[in-house]
Amino acid sequence: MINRVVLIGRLTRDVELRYTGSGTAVGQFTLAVNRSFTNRNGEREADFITCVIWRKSAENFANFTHKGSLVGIEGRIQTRNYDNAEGQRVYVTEVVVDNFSLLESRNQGEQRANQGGYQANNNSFGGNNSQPQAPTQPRSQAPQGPSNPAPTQNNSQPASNPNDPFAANGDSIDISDDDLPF
Amino acid sequence: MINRVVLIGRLTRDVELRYTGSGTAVGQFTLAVNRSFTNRNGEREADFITCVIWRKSAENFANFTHKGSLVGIEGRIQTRNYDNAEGQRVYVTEVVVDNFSLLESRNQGEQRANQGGYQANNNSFGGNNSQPQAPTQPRSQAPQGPSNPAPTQNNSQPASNPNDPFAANGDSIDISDDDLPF
Amino acid sequence: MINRVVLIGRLTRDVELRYTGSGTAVGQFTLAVNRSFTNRNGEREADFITCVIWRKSAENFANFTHKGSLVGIEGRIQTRNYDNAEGQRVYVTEVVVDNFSLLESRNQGEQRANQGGYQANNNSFGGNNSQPQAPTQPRSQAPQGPSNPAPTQNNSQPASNPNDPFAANGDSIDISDDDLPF
Amino acid sequence: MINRVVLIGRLTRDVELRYTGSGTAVGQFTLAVNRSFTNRNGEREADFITCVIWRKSAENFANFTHKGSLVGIEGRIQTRNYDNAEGQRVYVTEVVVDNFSLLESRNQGEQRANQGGYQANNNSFGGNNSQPQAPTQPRSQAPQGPSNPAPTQNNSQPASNPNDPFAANGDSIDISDDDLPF
DNA sequence: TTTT
DNA sequence: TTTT
Repeated sequence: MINRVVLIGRLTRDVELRYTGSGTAVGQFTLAVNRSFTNRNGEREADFITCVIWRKSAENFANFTHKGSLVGIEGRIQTRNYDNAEGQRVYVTEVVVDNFSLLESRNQGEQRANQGGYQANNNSFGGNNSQPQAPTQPRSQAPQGPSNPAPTQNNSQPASNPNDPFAANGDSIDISDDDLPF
Repeated sequence: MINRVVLIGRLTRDVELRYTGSGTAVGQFTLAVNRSFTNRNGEREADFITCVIWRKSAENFANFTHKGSLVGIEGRIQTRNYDNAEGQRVYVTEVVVDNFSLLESRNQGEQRANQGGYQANNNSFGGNNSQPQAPTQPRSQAPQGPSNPAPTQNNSQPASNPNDPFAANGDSIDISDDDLPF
Repeated sequence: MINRVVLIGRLTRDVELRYTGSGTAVGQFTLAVNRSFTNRNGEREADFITCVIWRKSAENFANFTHKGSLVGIEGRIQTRNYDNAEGQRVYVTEVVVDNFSLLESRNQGEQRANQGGYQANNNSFGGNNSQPQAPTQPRSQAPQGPSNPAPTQNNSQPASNPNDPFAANGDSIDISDDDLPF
Repeated sequence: MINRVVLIGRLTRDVELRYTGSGTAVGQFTLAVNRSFTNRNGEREADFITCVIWRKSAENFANFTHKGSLVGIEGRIQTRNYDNAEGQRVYVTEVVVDNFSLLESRNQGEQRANQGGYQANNNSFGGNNSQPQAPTQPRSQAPQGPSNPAPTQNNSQPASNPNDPFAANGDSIDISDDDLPF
């Protein structure tokens, strides 16, 4: 059966990159996708779409994007659920990314940063799961391969849920391999 | 910005068709989309994707599908939120459908029903927002136009949420026109 | 960069399955995709879209479809060109398929055949490049693996072009590996 | 039936904007879409995909893009044919665009022009058939409405075909309304 | 040079 | 709980 999504949008934050217990990289981010129409007040709203990306792709994507980056992504819609700490079932709908395209050159990102904003450090390349083009100066150095599952510490999220692989607790990380896309 | 989804799957139930206060038809349904791969136990899982369809399209879609119907749909991912009765913010991710294609002929649906199943009464046509092909014998007669906003009663859902336009309460209906796709 | 196509349509003929010099399977077929609108004469026209599929996927697809089969496919648009026998450059636009979904069960295909038609022998399964579901009774037995590159003879096409990998000449087959999708 | 295409790429030339006999605007352009993989020589190739856009969208798109512009488009694959001057049937496969998104701000386009290249004058907005955002300074002034069907003269193409609506002959224009998307 |  |  067919399940295909294509989005163009901007990252609402830097990618959150983590590692499963067995060392598989997994990135999580939200894409703000502006609607092509305005509401009754003449405002252009956006959809905020949660995305997940796995393995080498996750590391590439995290290294060459940051908050505000304009990207194109391809993937599939995934639904899953888990029981939270209060014993309630939580339903999640997200996009599992299997191809992406960075739509701003390094220069453009930096220029935006200088004009407006925040620190920019991206690079323009079309990437997919296996063959990114030669990047220059990644944002941060990720662990080399799955053999060194050093979880990214992330304390910027408020509370945390030990059952949600993406509820950052800034503590021990526990992403089950059951969440792997295959 | 681009936001495009294409799905092929089966309805988990009959479409829930309602009307906004101003008489606009709105249908809600869940599509079960089988994954193209199996999990570590060799089982083929499915994603259960909530979809929304509006206006004449909603009525056409509701009239010519039923639980189990195989359909192709096109749309966009929408995110929205509302505060529930307990004062908690609830986040919703769903697909707003703007084109669909019925993938089973009437005969096939009936045949499935006779062999297995449930009452079948669909028809094969490719539809989109404006030009369905001549159907024969709709499943039920929808109100003619937006002038008669008779809500479909539906008590089959467990609890209900007065603030979620799609939390069926089988009582008074209150879908705001703010949920209209434009 | 993003290049994504999703189609639902019917095969205008059986898949033409061949093998490159190095034994890679390649299938070619045309999908008739009915438009969702009618022309000024009230007729529903179709687009006839040339598709290519490679390797094990090609063999699976060929074995479980036939003329008239309803399928969903995913892929990318590819353009290429070659010089024909008359020394003219020929431009080709086609869809390279990387995932497909069969939308008719075996029963349905046979039923169509009995009612109308032609010999039916398909099977319902969702397939993609690597993991087709257990099929029953393929249409024909393909060579086992790339080690035995027995080309499918096909004399049903009129003329032939030694430079077009898909201009069937019913003679020696000469598909260059340059046409491989990677 | 479903027929959906999403592309991100760059215009190989400025859009060719013309008008049918009845004054409907129609734009034609080719999108260069880089592949996400390299060939056996390590080179990244591109697909060159012919696109068509109609009506107000065509005028908006033509006014705010130019050779080299990075754009995202959505549409459907269309096939058609015509008989050329030599009496041969010519088959055309192209994408009919129904939504687009400009992926470079005006600044970026101008910066590219200053650094490398060509005159830049675009603007960043997401457009679709009906609601472009306020643009500033279009590239050229298109005729106001369908009442003044002044064809764009374009002699940059080599030969020409009086039967192909898109074979620019720089002479009299003759695009049939039969080519309208509905 | 086409499918249902 | 958000991007430009």
